Parts: sequence; C-alpha cells; structure tokens
Amino acid sequence: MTTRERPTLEAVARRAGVSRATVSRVVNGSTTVAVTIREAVNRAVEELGYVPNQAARSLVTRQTDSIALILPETANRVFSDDLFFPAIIRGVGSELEAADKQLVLMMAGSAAGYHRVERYAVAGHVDGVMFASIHGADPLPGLLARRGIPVICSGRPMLAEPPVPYVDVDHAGGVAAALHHLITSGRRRIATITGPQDMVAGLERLTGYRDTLRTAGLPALVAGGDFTRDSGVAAMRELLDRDPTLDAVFAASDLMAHGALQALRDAGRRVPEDVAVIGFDDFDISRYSDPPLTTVRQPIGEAGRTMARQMLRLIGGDPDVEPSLILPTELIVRSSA
Amino acid sequence: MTTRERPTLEAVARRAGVSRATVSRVVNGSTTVAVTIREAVNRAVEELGYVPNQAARSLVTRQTDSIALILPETANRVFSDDLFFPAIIRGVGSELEAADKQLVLMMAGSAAGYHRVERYAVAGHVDGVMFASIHGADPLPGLLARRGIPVICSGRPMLAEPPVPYVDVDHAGGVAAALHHLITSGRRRIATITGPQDMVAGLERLTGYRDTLRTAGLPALVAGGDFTRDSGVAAMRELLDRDPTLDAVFAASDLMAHGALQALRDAGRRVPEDVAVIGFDDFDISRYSDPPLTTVRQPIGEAGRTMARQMLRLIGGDPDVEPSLILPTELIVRSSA
DNA sequence: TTGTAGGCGTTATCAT
DNA sequence: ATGATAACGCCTACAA
Repeated sequence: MTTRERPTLEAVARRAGVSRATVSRVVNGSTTVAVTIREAVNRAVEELGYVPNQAARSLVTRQTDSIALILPETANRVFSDDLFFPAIIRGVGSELEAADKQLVLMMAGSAAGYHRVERYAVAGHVDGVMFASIHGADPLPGLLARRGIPVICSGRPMLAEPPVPYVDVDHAGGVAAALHHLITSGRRRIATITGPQDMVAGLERLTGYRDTLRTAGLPALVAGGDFTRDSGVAAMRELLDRDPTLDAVFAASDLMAHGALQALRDAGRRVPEDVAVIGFDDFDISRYSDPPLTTVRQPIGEAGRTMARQMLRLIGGDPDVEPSLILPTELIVRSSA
Repeated sequence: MTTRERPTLEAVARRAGVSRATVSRVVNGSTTVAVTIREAVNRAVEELGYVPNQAARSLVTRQTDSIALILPETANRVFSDDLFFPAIIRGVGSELEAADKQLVLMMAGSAAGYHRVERYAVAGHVDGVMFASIHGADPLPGLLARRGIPVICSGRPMLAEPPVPYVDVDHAGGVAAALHHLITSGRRRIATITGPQDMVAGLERLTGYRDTLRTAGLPALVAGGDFTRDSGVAAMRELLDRDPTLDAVFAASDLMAHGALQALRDAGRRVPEDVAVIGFDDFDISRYSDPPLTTVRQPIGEAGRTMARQMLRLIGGDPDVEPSLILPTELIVRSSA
C-alpha cells in the first residue's frame, strides 16, 4: 500500500514557491491570482496529488457540503416494493447532485440507530438534515432545528417546536377528487383502507375520506392498513366481511389498492363492475395492474426535489424560505373506477 | 430558530471550573479523572448540550468514524426488485452499527456522480470505503487504496493494482453443484442464462458452467442476461428458439430464473418435467415461486457482514487482513429441478 | 490526577 | 496581487 503522506497546502506552496494563502486562493478558484502563478500552483497540485483536507476546511468554513436524508425506517422497509422511497431519494439526489452536494442517506429503524443519527447530525457531519417518512410526533426534527441545524421535512411534521419548514402534497384535495369521482359514478357504499395512523399521510387521507363522505351524507366504512400490499389484502377481506354490499373502496396507497384488487378477485368480485377501486400514489406499475388502477397521483420525485431546493436555500441563508409548500395531487382515471 | 452558538470544549471547561484537557478526557472516557470532577464536567456538558465538533476532532485524530459503501449503480437499479442490494446493505449496516460506525451509502450511477464520490472519499470524509456491485475493471478501488485509504471489495476486483482485499462467494463451486445435480438427474441439453459479463459474478458463473459441461462432455448453450427478471424472460425465449430440445437451464440469478419460469410457462413447457430450472441467489421469494425454485444459495448478508468486519480490522491497523475471503455456496434443492 | 501548550490543515483578515 | 498571521475546536504529550 502506497501510504505516502497526504500532501498539505504547505507542501504545495513550497513546491510552487508561493505562500499557503496563494495556494488556497487558487484551489478555491479566486480570480485575483496572476495567471502564471495560478498555473504553477495547479501544476504543483497535480504533481503532488493534493486534495484539501475536509476536516481542516470544515473547521473554519463550518461547511461540509454534504446533506443528510434521514429515513426513520428499517432497511427492510426502505428496500421493499414500496416505490415511495426510491422516488423520493432520486428526487433529492438529482437536485443535490446539481448543486454539487453529497447526499448522505441514513436509515434509522431502531432506537439505537436513531440516536447515532442524531449524534452524527449534531456533531456537524452535515450541513443540513432532511426527513422523509416521519412517524408520530418525532422530536428529532425540532431538536436539530433548535440546535441551529437546517432542517426540512417531507410531510408535515406533527410536532412543531420550533416549526420546521416542510414540503407536502395535497392529500385532502386528492382524496376529495377520488371520492367525488366515485360518488358521481353512482357509488354509495364507499369503504376506505387507511394508511398507518402514526403518519400524517395516513391521517390526512383518512380525514379527507371522512370529511368528504360526511358532506355527501354517505356512511363511512374504515379498515386499517399500513401502506403495504399485504395489509391491503387483509383489509379488503375484512371490509368484504363487514359489508358485502360495498361498491367501492379508496385505498390510501397504490400498494394497498393492488392488495385490494387481489382480494376482490379472490372473492369473485369484478372490478370495476361490482366494486370500484381507487389508489393513491400512481406508481408506474399501477398502469399495468389488472385492471389498470385509477389513482391519485402524488408527485413524490418532485417533492424530493423541492425539499432539496428548500434545503439549499436554507443553507444559503435565504431568510424567506416558505414554512410550507404543498404540491398538487391529481386524479388519474383508468379502468378500476 | 434558536441558533445559540454551539458550545465548545472551552465553554464546558469554564463552566465546570476545570481545564479543557480535563473536559476532553471526560468526554473521551478516560479513567484517570477524579469522580467528583468527572461528574461536574458531565453536568456542564449536559447543561450546555455540548457535542464535540467533528471537524476539529477529525483534524487531529484523523478519524471520522464513518465508512462509505459505494454502489456503482443508479438509484433505479439499487431500488429495483433485485434483493441483492438490500441484503448486502443490511449485512454491512448491522456490523457497522455494532461497532458504532456510521454507514454512508453512496450510489454512483453516472460518471459525474462517480467523480463526486471519489472526491468525497479522498477528501477524508470517511475512514474507509467498501465497494459492492463493481463493474468492469473499475480503477477507483485501486486509486483510493494507493492514496492510503482502507478499501474492501465485495466481489473480486478485476483490476489488482495494488491488490485490494475482497470478500466473495464460491461461484464456481455453486455452479458445479447445480450442474452436477442436473446431469445426475439425466439432463443432457443444459442451457445457461448469464449475468452481465462486465461483472465478476457474471463472468465466473459462466466460466463455471462452461468448465463443468466441458468436463462432462456436454454441449454448451448460452444466452446473455443482466441479472434482471426481464432479461431472464428474453433469454429464455431466445434459448427455446435456438434449441427447442433443451431440457434444463441454469440461470445466473434468481430473478432471471423467475423470468425463465415465466417464459417457459408461456411457451407451454412444464417445469421440471420438460425443462429443469436452477437459479443462483436463494432469495426468500424463490421458496414461493411456481414451482419453488431450486437454486444456489449465496450468503449475501454474510458477505456484507464479513466485508464490514474486514474493513474494521483494516482501519484498526490489523496487519494480517486476509487478501481474500471466499464464502461457501450451497445447492438448495426444491421443485424446479 | 490535572493543567499547559503546541499542533492538526485550512481559511480569512490584514498588511504590504 | 501576494504574504504573514491569527483563528477554527480539539487532542495529547509533557510538566507539575
């Protein structure tokens, strides 16, 4: 192993016959350096294979040029068939890449892991922290914000002390559009399969369902799920059991809708003739389900990109970063409803 | 935002009425500190919410306590239905977690991303770098190693300058076991669906196939794939087309085997009666395929854990880290062959 | 057992 | 335009 000592600014300076300050200027692209000197310095940098020491640099600039995305989930869940995670990661990643910032992805599915993540952020490893898939009234975003660390959440944080800026989608609007579509087409016994009730997305979609049905004077029929396909199957069976006459179901995620489709098929119901099904997400695969899924499209990738952009502004010291940004949702009508 | 200044060692020292050195000792768990003083210091740390500045600490210790895992793939691929990635990440993660090191996951599917990753590592953001899913003769592992950065690869790196330690599985042994099982059960026209030929895993499994068949005096029948399910479907169709009399196929990944199963079903062939199918991986889902898949089990999670352990030893300065560690594979016989 | 002092590699503020 | 020089916050001999 060629463990040659890492060259320092000092070494480069000596070799180029200039001062450390000048080398620093060249390395950081200052324009106020004579061309000949700049060239000499660059040559020395090249020859020595000099790369600035990040620790030393951060110590004075207080910047690391890397930004964390914290997913309070196990790796198992993050790498499941739930396309939410790759979508948000891709969105965040593309925007950060364009800004030449390094994305540090951290999964924290356990209490211990969560604590490590906290220490990591507080210790100053990153310039800012983004959260997605937050559960319950997670104290971490507020805690980091209070320490002066830039924080942005995807999905409205339930705890707001201090209020941290967030990006979310219009859950209520999307749900309302879906239900109106069902009601307009004559459905009267409309059930729902909910998302996890410790997450804002699960909560708001259920609220939207209840509100819209109440306004329409229709009864509610609710079964609990957790966004996964399996929970969709189980919930659909339960619903069928509790009310065999139901004629529509709104699932709070595409995966659960796929599960419902399967359970309905197993129960001998035709979709959409007997039961209409609407999901929420609009993953690619929903175009190819049998039948193709009518669903509420939420712009997950765009949410990721937006979150990253807000973070960049926050880090840049922009004083008027919006406290919240709500992205529109849209009903995509296909064959299942 | 309560952007109160981050407290420093100095502040804690003043508050506790001791010197910075003493605070440093307490914070780093030195035993040579009087109990009363230690308590006073801890109290001050608590009250001030002191957390050591990572940059300052790294600057002198030359350690960051975080370790990168580089996946030269796009997020799309990493978050596909290929369970290789979650398995290796979980393995690495669990071992690192136990050692209280932070895993920094970096995907680099583009040239630009790759360059950023390189800079990140060279700049000293991490104590070491692990690679998985390496394509071709990737120069980066060697480059980092030459700079004195601890490097471990999952899968034998094709370029060996300087040789970087790696962890791999016994591809040849597994393939041989699979083919012998087929030959023993009377199969004579045994085809293979290969993995990508720019990856060692793809290469070695094909070599194993060729070698074993040649020794057995049987003809080879090869179609190219890239480990994905779709490529398995396409390759199987092609094979059927080129030799309708084939009676067995060895796919270099479970996903491709599942694709082959599907293609065979579409072509009206029964498995295993008409055509026997063997995969490579032994993902959980392969127990539930139709029919359940006979496959070569490779211990991916264990490979991840082993890689992490070797990395930890490397970082610890252990002089005799094995240049390579080969984990055993095992044929799991189910119904498809 | 505790404190003093020097240095880690940069950047940034001054002069020059 | 360039060069001294002082931080940045921490660790660690070495002294006391």
